[in-house]
Amino acid sequence: MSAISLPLVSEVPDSGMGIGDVARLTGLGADTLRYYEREGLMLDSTPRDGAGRRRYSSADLSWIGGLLMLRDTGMSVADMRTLAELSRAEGTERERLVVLESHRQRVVEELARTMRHLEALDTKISAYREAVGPATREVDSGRTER
Amino acid sequence: MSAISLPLVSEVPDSGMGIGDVARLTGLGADTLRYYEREGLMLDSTPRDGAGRRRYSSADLSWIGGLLMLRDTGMSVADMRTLAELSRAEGTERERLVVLESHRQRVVEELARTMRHLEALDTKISAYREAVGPATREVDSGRTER
DNA sequence: AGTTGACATGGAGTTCACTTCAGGTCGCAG
DNA sequence: CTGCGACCTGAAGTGAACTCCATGTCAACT
Repeated sequence: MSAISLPLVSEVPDSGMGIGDVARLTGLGADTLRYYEREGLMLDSTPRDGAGRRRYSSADLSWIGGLLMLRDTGMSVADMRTLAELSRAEGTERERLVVLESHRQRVVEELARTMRHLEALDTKISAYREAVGPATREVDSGRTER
Repeated sequence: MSAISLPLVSEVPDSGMGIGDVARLTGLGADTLRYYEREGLMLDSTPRDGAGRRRYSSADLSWIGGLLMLRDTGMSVADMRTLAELSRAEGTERERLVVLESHRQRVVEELARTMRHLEALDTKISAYREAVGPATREVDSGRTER
């Protein structure tokens, strides 16, 4: 649900943006953003303004974009934390690469499996169409939207 | 994890098979099978032998195969229950078809989204390979501290 | 000055899909 | 007959990832 292409961090003011704006932009919910920070998923504790409120920079935004990409490909919070920890330490590029590559491997496998299952699903659907279709000869655009 | 092609229900004896065997065959765990039954995911309460133990028929096996296909494409237990309920009632073929088709729709979208994210992941990996690769010419034996 | 709305914190609560547990029943090998 | 292992039930527990709540602080309007 929710396509997260992160509209290219359109102009984050130098003062940064508030958590509400980031929530709206990422679709993440302010609670979730705070939760992610608590869980050590951010590169560093988000800087605060005078009143103690978080101010996200465009760098934060693109990091979050990366998190979303990882999450939506099924990476666990624990693994994202690992990656964040590595990214906080210098000279860990190789390790990060290992994490990303093994994640990629899992994603590809998952993708393949889902596609196989989709075929099975299609077969089942065809069977139903066969059984029911004779009267259903109208719907077929692939859009079962309302 | 776990490819579930259900080795074509190879010869289920007329007496049916025990829950342990089904577990081994489906990779599902006896507890999960009982849980699914409790949740109303089976077509009917699995018949029991004299001692009250479940005996799965080959029909049960293939139904379970269907459940696995649905589950692995991300269908919730609640939706699988809905489908089971419909399948228990006669003349609901059209409704079942609707459920399956809208599920298919979601699967296809999810698939597309994951593929987009995979590309982003690949881009990120390439960047890391670029940054790290030049030195990656040999197997990194020791720990790269600092 | 007062009200409003966004944001803060620590902690509790929720949802989902299982998984484990405690205690009991059978069928069969020895 | 005695174990042993497989199975049974109802209920409680688990882990992941949020999500909500009570209470409190500020900044900015009107």
